[in-house]
Amino acid sequence: MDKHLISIVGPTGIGKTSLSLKLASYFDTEIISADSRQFYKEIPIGTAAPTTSELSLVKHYFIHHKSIKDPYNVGTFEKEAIEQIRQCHLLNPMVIMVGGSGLYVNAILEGLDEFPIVDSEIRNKLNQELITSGIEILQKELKESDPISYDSIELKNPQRIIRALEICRGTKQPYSSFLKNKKIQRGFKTISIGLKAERSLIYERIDSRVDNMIRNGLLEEAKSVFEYRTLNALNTVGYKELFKYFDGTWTLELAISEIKKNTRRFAKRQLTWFDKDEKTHWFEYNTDPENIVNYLNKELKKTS
RNA sequence: GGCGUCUUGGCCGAGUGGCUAGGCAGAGGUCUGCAAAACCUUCUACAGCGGUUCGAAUCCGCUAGACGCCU
Repeated sequence: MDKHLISIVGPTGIGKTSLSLKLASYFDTEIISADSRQFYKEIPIGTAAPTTSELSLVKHYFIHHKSIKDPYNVGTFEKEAIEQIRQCHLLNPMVIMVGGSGLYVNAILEGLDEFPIVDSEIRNKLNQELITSGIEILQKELKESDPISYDSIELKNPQRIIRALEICRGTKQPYSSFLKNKKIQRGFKTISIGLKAERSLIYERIDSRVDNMIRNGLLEEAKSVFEYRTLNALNTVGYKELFKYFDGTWTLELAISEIKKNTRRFAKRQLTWFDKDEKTHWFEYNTDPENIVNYLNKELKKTS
């Protein structure tokens, strides 16, 4: 049997975790997580990571394997996850990936081009320059050092410009010269399934899940990492809002309603990402897992 | 009952005769190492009716509603 990766996507709160556990147990396999916030062990509640008991049912990778203090990014994730999938495939022809982060899922399914690692000081310096000199200076530099990127990148988006420039400065070559746009070959086939629901229902589920998080100790969790609030890993829905409550700028009530709002917006952004992939087969969120298993078995036969 | 003030898009809010304020919310979207991030696009409203004027959210009148004061 060929090696397969089953990718499960869908907006936050729709039930990806629960489905993945059922599928993993049915196929007697393991789960690769592609969620850019569930990596961090200090913040399990606000990121809706699988619970301890869920984690004990099925072996998970890339859940709580990092500290918020560790620098981490898609590039490293791609390498580690591909290697992990390879390892898992030695034991089982089928592996499950659950992903909430479009870029991270994409990195596994489509692959990223190879970029040299550049000194992180370059980015620090660029961020500093953004503050002191303004984005126009950076745009101008990009126009000179990489006209191709200048034409394709969103010029008002500082993160994009800075990423391109850090490569330009660090390698003395244009960022765009590293983009091969070649479809990469993985050693496995992918079957993508998505969970969907009506928007109003997704929003309802988000609201009640946030209330549950608060009940389950999100405040304490956020308080415990408050001192690290400037870390990128904590630029995260559920934490950044509570930090504003802790430092007195917001009431708790406002912070909670902002968490709900930002989670809804996050879910929307997930949808625009996942909707793009026309290979994804969509199921209603409450579909009987048995139907999904049937679908998968049928697809497996087709592709084997 | 009398007098006065007010009435701008889902919300806040500027605008006193001609030039689509703006913000928030909502909606849509982008995405190759910060991605639960960052960024982009989008909603043309002036309480109603009538009048003045080449032209009214803006001036005048009436009507309705809100608030305040007086009897």
